[in-house]
Amino acid sequence: MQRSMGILGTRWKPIIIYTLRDRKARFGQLDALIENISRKVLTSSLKELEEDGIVLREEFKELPPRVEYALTEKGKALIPIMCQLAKWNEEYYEEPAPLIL
Amino acid sequence: MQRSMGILGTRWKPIIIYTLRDRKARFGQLDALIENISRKVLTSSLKELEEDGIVLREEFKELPPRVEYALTEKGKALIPIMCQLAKWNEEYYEEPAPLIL
DNA sequence: TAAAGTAGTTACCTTTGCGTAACTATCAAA
DNA sequence: TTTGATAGTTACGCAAAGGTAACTACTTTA
Repeated sequence: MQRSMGILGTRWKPIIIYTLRDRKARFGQLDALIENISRKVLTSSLKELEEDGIVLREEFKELPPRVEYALTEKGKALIPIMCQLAKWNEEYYEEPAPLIL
Repeated sequence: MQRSMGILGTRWKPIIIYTLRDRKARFGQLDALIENISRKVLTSSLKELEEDGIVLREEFKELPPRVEYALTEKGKALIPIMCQLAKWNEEYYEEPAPLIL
C-alpha cells in the first residue's frame, strides 16, 4: 500500500488516469478536459506516470506536433478502481452547509 | 473525482483507511502499525478524516486515556477500493533495477 | 511579414505535506 | 517524588506539490 501511494498519492494523478479511462488524449485535450489543472503540473505528472509505466506517450512527427497519451496495461488495471472512487463520491457527497453571515 | 481526491489525495490517508479495514485501533496502535508515519501527520490526518465523515473517534474517559478510531459507513465503503489498490501493486510492482556503481 | 496552432519549458512564488524533537496533561503505581 | 503510560501538541524547518505568467520552437496560412 505504501508503494501504491508513493505512485498515486497526489491530488492530480488519479484524475489524469480517470480521464484516460475511455480514450487516448492529446496534451491539449487533457489540459481542457481536466478543470483547474495547470500545464506545468500536467506535464510533470504525465512524465512521472510514464516513468512508472502507467501512461504511454506517443509522439507523431507531424506539423504542428501531435502527442497522444494512453494508459498501459498497468494503467488500465486502475480503471475500475478509479471509477469506484468516483462513484463513492457520488454516493456519499454532501453539500457543505451554507455559511450564514 | 476532483472531490474524491480533495479528500483522499495524500500519501497517508488511504494507508490509514486501509489499516482500519478490519479493526478499530487506538492512536498508539496506528502509530505502530503504520511504518514511517509521524505522530504529527497521524494526528492531523485523523482529524481531517473525522471532519470528512470517514473516521469515527471514540474517547473513553479512563486513565490512562484511551481513544479508538474506526471507520464510519462512508469509510467502510472505501475498504474494497483500498484493497484493490494494494492488490494492484502486488500484481504490477517491479523491483527497481539495481544500480551498478 | 505576421499570426496561429501544438506541445511544451522556465522562472518565480506560495502552500501543503511531512519529519524531528521536545514538551504537555493526567493519574496511578513504585 | 519520580517514573510510566496514553494521547496528543508545539515549534521549527525542509521539500514537494502546485499555481501564474511569460517564453520557446516549428511550420503553415493569411
